[in-house]
Amino acid sequence: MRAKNSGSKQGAAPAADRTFTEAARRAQIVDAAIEVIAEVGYAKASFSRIARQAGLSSTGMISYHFAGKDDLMREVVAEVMRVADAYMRPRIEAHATAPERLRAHIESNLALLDVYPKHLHAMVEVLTGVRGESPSAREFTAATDAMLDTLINAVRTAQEAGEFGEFDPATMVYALRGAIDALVMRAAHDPDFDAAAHGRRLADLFDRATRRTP
Amino acid sequence: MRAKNSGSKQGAAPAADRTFTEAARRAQIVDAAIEVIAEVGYAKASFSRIARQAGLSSTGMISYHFAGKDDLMREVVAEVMRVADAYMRPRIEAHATAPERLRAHIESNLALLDVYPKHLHAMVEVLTGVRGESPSAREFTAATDAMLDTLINAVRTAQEAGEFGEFDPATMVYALRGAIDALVMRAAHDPDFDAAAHGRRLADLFDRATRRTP
Amino acid sequence: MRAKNSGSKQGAAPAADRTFTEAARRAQIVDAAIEVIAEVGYAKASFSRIARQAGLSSTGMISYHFAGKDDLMREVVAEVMRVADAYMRPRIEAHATAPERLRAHIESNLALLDVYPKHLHAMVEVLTGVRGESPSAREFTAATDAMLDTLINAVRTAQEAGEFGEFDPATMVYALRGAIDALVMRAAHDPDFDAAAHGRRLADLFDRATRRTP
Amino acid sequence: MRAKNSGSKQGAAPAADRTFTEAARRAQIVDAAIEVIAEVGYAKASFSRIARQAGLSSTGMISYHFAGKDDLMREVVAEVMRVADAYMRPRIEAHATAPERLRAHIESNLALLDVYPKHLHAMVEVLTGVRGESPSAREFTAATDAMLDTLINAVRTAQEAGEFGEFDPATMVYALRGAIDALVMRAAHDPDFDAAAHGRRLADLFDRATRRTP
DNA sequence: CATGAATGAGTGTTCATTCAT
DNA sequence: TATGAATGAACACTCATTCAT
Repeated sequence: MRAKNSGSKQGAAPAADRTFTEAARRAQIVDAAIEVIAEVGYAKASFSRIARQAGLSSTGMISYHFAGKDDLMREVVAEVMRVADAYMRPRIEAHATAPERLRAHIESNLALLDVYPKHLHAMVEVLTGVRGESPSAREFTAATDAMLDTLINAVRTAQEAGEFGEFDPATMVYALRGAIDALVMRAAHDPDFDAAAHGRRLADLFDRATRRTP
Repeated sequence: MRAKNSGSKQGAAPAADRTFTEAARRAQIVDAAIEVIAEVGYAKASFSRIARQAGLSSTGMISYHFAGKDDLMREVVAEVMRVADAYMRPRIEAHATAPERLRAHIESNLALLDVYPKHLHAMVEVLTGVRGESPSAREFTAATDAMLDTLINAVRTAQEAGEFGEFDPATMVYALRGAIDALVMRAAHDPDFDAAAHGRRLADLFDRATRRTP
Repeated sequence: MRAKNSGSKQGAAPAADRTFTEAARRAQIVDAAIEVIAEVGYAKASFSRIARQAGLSSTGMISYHFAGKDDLMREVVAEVMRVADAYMRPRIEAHATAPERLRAHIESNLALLDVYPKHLHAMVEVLTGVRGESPSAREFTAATDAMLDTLINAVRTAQEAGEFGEFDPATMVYALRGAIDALVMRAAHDPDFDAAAHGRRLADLFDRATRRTP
Repeated sequence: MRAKNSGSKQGAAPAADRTFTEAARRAQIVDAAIEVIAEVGYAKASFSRIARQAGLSSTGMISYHFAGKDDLMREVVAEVMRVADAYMRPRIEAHATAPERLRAHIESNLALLDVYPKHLHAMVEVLTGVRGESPSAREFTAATDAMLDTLINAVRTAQEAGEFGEFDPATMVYALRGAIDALVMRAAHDPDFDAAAHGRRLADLFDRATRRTP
């Protein structure tokens, strides 16, 4: 076993336990992976293609820096989540009421498609492509579920505070997640896709669905 | 337990027997493919695994009955669509008003998860897994888009007739599709998933989102 | 990772060593391919057999160094042509008159059978075995035709200069090529084949056929 | 062992030992094989393709009528040789002197390309494609060698009778065979190939090569 | 006689991963 | 720390042949 552990990247000492060049190489490979996955899909995103995209001469380089394909994919998802969080969180927290925050969540999520056109697509590809008994598969679903649960709880709290109407928070959050992912995939294939417009309309839709009835 | 052959049961002629045997084998393989895809995902659903599941001794048998992997996947999708249509259509057409039909669409779609627990899952796997330049890839997206367009037009017509409130039909249909697919995938991994309940709640959600405002 | 380019053997730089190793493997595989093709024919010269002959543990190794079977066959033909050219050209150019050069061409070509007993055989096998729509098929016929055209033109020029008698240069060159190839195949199966003698006699034959009539 | 023996076709009772329908089926399959081999080459002439060409629904039919691929190929070569003999023999025997007969041999052989455009091509394909330890391989070379030996002896006899000049009969016959085969292959790929003209010119060439010197 | 379904070895090729240097 | 050569399993697919009916 040669490659370093991978999970311990965020936290208090991000660069302490690996050198600068190592981190740079990893970032370079992750970026290349995102590019390739968005372009050809998870299934065809082989180490060869990623290495070529990254300007590396051999796939050994990737295996050297990542414990395996799973590990690289974990990093890809983590990177996209980091980017998405950095973009969406301030835009959401800029609002005070729950309906406004919900709208900000939806619209900023779709706005990401214009800022990083490949990131969301790559992540959806990975999340739907990684399957089965692999360690990262379980990890992915666990992480996703955790995120969704957080969202569900926030919605439920707002609902109990009278900010939303009557609906099942879990169903609503699952539906929202699915709706956004579907639009992400649609954007990937449709060059005329208007992300901002779809964001607005999707927000309208969920606003109507969750609004308090007078 | 499902019917092997797919219609076309003409008289007792000797030639019908040959066709029947062939159709039975194909159906058997398609069933095995659905099983395997639902279990391990599209990417890992190799001919070997499908052959083993079908009780065949070699992968050559599958190549013998299907022109290629694409052809088999086409058949898988076609079979699921056939089953889904047979189940959903009468349940939808039993209702007269657009909102009722929308609810019937959503609830019968999720009810399918109880009747054929693997079918929808397999189809979603195939549709998201088949990618790129392959002939079936273009065919799948074309077919899916056509189906969605039909739905969009039906919604728009109903909307113009005053049966729905104000919203963008395309966005709504894309969202609905994504929401259902997300629940399908969720059902696949969560043994406690209550399909009927989620169907009801999702229908509630979209009912609120599309209802005429008084 | 695809196969590297093949011709570039630059100076003594450290990078030359890597290239050298790669080139050595490629040459080893090409040699093994020539051996196998000469032994069992083009049709049965599978990667398995070539790998075994080359002492490699897997066919993947060949795919690693060559872009595909076509690429390997291209290299086999190129190698034989390189060897043949190196051997024949000086022997042909040592003579001044066209009849002498024709004789030198024929005799040196057959003499090659003693120097490299398998090379010509392998090349003829490949050139007759590669067929149809493959890229190398077209390339081979194009290259062969170009070579023959060059020869035809040289013969025609000499003929117009009065060095040969009256005959159709194209027919003569095609006949010569076919005759030599037939002897190559004959040599492959007949252990008593006397290449030098046949070379002399074939040269005699074509000398009589092309000689100026007094 | 189910298929009938195949060698015993010519002779006194050609249809005695197999029924009419059986013979018709065999002829039909041989014709289809010639067609396919000429079209796609020996290597790609699979039983599937031949069955399809023959209008048969399964390859089992071919295996039923022929002991194996070798057997079918033997029959293909035999059929072409039968046709070639029927066409060439009278045209050769119409002449009295050896040089005239040689010319008739060459010209009628190339004329066959116009009468049966696929037959010679198919035969050359089979003779160059069948290789190695197979029973038919040895049989083919034996048959070919016998034919060539007959020709060589005829030439030698004529030569000793003073009808030809000085040259090695074996070399000349091998060269002639190779030259004709090369033109056959050339005709197969060049739609503008003028068989009669090439026949005349090749006859001219060998006439000059074998003529008595005054 | 004839068939079509089945077989199983074999094809070239791709892949993530390993390891000596 | 980095590399590129090597590995071996897996992939979809084709083939000639067999055999119960």
